[in-house]
Amino acid sequence: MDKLVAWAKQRGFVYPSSEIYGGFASIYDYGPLGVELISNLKELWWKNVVWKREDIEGIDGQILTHPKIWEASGHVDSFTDPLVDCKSCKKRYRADKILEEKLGVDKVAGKTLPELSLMLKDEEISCENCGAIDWTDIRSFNLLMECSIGVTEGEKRTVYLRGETCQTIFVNFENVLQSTRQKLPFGIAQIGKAFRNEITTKNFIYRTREFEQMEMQYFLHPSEADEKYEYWKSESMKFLQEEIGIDKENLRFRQHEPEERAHYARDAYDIEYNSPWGWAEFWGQHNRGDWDLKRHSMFSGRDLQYFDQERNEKYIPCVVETSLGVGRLALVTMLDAYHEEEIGEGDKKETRVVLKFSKKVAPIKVAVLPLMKKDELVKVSRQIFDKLNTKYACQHDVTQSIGKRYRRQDEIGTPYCVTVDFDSIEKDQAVTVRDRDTMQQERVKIEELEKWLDEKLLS
RNA sequence: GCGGGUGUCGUAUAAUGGUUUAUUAUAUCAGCCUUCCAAGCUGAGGAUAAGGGUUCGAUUCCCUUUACCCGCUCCA
Repeated sequence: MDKLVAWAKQRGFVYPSSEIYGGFASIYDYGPLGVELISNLKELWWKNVVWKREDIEGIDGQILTHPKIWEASGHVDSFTDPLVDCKSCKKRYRADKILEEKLGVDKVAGKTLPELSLMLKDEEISCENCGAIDWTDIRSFNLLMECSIGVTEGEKRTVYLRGETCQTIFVNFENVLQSTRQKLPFGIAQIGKAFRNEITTKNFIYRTREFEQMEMQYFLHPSEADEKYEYWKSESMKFLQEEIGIDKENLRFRQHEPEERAHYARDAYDIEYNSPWGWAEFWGQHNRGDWDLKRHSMFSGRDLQYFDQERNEKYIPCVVETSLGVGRLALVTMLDAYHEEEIGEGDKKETRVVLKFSKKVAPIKVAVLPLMKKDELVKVSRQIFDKLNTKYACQHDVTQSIGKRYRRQDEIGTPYCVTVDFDSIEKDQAVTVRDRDTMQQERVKIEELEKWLDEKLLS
């Protein structure tokens, strides 16, 4: 993992944010290659989900959102954890959880923080770690990030940066339904940023306070929910293996236990990745039932029922959600692609760092290299570069030995290196194309190069 | 937020309460050389996380802040 962090910074994938001011906790910026990687991942997902299907529409909801949305969604309540510490052994607990264990859910629900504090004392709840009854006051951590809108004091009001993207889908459910002539079942997809005041952040870009989600909410009749839920589960796994190229062995499903499900979920699965710090979830599938639209109906006073012509039935649609973090997908993609290989023999033995990104994911597709820094070679290589870079992200590198430049490209996962040598201009009008994984070379006519690359890269 | 650990060029590192320019490797840049897998030579730029204190003198000792890592907790 440390190797990956160092590599990511050195090669321009991920930088710690605001580094010159001493850094900014758990915020990271994407560098020149990181932004290419991210945009490839997003494009692949979008095409796979929105373009390929008639029954999915895209939207782009905004980050600044009406505070009511978060009351309806349950986040203002359930994203506020009442935390309490044992003064004696310093262990931290969720106050509501330990009270629920003793007293049952009913007695705890709806209580204020001071009431919970009193209950801890009155019921003589002891710390299960050290047995002491010596609690700090209960403090609440609202995970929603606040900001304020308005210039003058009188105008100012608090709004929330959205804590998840899906709520902007739910509040646009009616709009999309009306402007697209979709009928149930159908889905709405979105890629966008969300924000949470996480208590702690962790593992490089794995958990950050600002993060981007790609997700799709599928609206349907309650009777169809289970089937679609299974369908999207298998579609996601297929996407990861076939489009992104993640090793099957490093992926698994894990079903949530009932008690760990979010407040809206009827059933939940995660896709987890076999990371250096253990299995890590990065893609959630939730069967949300009709919770969301029901709540927004309730809080907005708007009737969000759907009239189903075929069934001749009016109902609140159920929602099947598939949702993944862009940063987490990028991290998983980088972890899975990172390889160190021993090459050469005897004294010449050395380690090659190579990122085995799938061709669709690789930030740079082609590197064009003159064999040496000679004007006549550079002239031709630049012509080739100028032609290819209108279609593919390319690099042109003339410095130092050819072997070194191959290694540089290996380290950023470029699938193909095109080398212009003296034969190219004197004899055969052809170039060598070197494959990243096999390091094998193939001679290709310059005029056929683009077609050759198209076949390899677009298939 | 709590507890524990860490912080020296981009990366990996050496050293020291005081001696001129803070070591070395690698990477980067410039030049020379070089006809396909990190070759060589010459040169250049680049660091004691930030602030304060003790001291004649602090990268070194102390304090505060900050960032990262490990746990608690939480999620995509």
